[in-house]
Amino acid sequence: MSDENHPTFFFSQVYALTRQIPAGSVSTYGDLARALGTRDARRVGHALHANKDSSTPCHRVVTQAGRLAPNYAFGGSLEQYAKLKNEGISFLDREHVDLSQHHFTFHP
DNA sequence: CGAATGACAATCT
DNA sequence: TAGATTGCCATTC
Repeated sequence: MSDENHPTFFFSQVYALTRQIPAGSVSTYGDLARALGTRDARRVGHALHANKDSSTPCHRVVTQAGRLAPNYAFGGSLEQYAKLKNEGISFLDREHVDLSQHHFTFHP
């Protein structure tokens, strides 16, 4: 009602949803964007990159193709790979997670 | 302050 | 099927 018009509000929602992804599952930029009522996955991506602090499990967010972020902010995609694997995520290769096993969505 | 770019994805042709 | 276009806007130059 008051802050929802503020641009950073959307930003905060991205972090909130990202934290709601259960361990052992991953989600995509597009799903988050659509969960917030928009198609602009770019904002979701920028939101996560803006979060230089490890406050958010941004490693659980990948592209629709299951590809890890090419410019992952903290430690690079190697960190993202390590964290995901630590949570039980299966990988097709070092840059692609197995969405067929772990694709979590906010839009049932 | 204006233009260009970007952790993307859906839709159209 | 693959390629090009559009949507959307925050951050950076």
